[in-house]
Amino acid sequence: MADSVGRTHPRRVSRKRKETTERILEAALDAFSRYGFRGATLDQISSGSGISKPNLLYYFDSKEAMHRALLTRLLDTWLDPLRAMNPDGEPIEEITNYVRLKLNMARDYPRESRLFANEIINGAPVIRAALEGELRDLVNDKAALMERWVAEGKIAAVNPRHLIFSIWATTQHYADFSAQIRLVLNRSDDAFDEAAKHLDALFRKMLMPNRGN
Amino acid sequence: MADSVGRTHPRRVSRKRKETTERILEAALDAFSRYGFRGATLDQISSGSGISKPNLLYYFDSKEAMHRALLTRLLDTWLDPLRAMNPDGEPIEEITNYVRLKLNMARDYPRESRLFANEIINGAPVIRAALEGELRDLVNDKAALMERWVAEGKIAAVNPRHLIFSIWATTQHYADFSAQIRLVLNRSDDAFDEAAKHLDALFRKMLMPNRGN
DNA sequence: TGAGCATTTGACCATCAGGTCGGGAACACG
DNA sequence: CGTGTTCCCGACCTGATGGTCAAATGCTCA
Repeated sequence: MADSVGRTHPRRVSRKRKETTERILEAALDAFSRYGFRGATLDQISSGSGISKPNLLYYFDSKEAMHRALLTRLLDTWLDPLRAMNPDGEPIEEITNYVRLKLNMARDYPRESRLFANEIINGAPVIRAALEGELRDLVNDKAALMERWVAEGKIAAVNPRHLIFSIWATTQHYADFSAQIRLVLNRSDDAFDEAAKHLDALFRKMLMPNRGN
Repeated sequence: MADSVGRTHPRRVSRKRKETTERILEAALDAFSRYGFRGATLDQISSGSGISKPNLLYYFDSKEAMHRALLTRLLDTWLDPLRAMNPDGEPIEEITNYVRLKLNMARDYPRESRLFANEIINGAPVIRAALEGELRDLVNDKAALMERWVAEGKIAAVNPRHLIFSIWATTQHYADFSAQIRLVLNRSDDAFDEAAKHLDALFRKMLMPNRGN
């Protein structure tokens, strides 16, 4: 608001401040994704980041503020792969490519995935508005695109929204339910490679226009 | 342990005791599935069940004991649909039928689904042993069955374990992420009907043996 | 250098929440 | 009835936890 006088310092947020903020969010992500919002404690975040508890509250107004910061920042990058679906690309490749990107995110950012899952399971109290706005608009947009592809006979008749749900579900499952997957497979190594092959086949078959007729 | 003297009362667990226990577990399920283990409080469960807090602890040794009771009881019914997959049935129908049953469970028992999801996301601290035992055995059994079906040319070549993961993921998604789904679809009504159609097609196509060649 | 702002923390505080206690009501059963 | 057992609860205890505060320690820049 009143950063009108901005002479030398409000310009840049002092590299140090930024670094400390990141350190805090990193530890907070660790805690929240492991134990949920309520289960995580400031003490965990404090010792996880090496920053004293009062100092945590110097950078963020409250535990909730940290949580909110993480979630709002996350949603954006979370939707990037879907945004990247290209209307002018080859339909089946665009969609299976999206599956691959989402699976990679589950592999590379499991904590983020779990943070998100926790939020949704609990009814999305924090990011509800963003879901109703950004997310819905994006999904509507891509659903319309897929409907066009269906009409043009480029892909088989599918319900685009439920197809998107299925893609979210199957890919995020490998992050959110990794504990179960590890226990069932009795190893953690090549699960993602196998998953990639499996999911590619699953959605490719779904989309293949039925030649005969 | 020392119920050796069992003359008249330890025989049956006094209907009333059973009823009260159920009332408690019902309220506990509500609380745990909504807020997670840590997020739920005994006071919530108390007011939700109309049973005073000390009385709760008369029936269960601790909050954790309630949670454990819910989860262990749940796992069993949770696996029933998979157990019901019939080795002598028509393969594709058996599998798509399993999908349908799982989706129905997500629709009819969303709280249970979320309770389970919470447990797994948090690393399955309570039911880890059961997952390594019962669950793994059952999955191995059904995976072997599907491999047979593949070898016999009854279904297309699939990775059975990942197929099962996909079925779990897609069906439970409708319970665990219902908040998101409602927000995206902007209605809650016929989501399950559409989902049923969509998932039936998805897995049916995946399983259809490729005729040509 | 030193005035003034940013950063950091030890010591506290208040509330929440799981769990205990001791006694009383309800009920079985002779 | 009377007595023992089961059931129920108000009051209380205690540790955990989110958050405050005042005072110290840097840092920047004229």
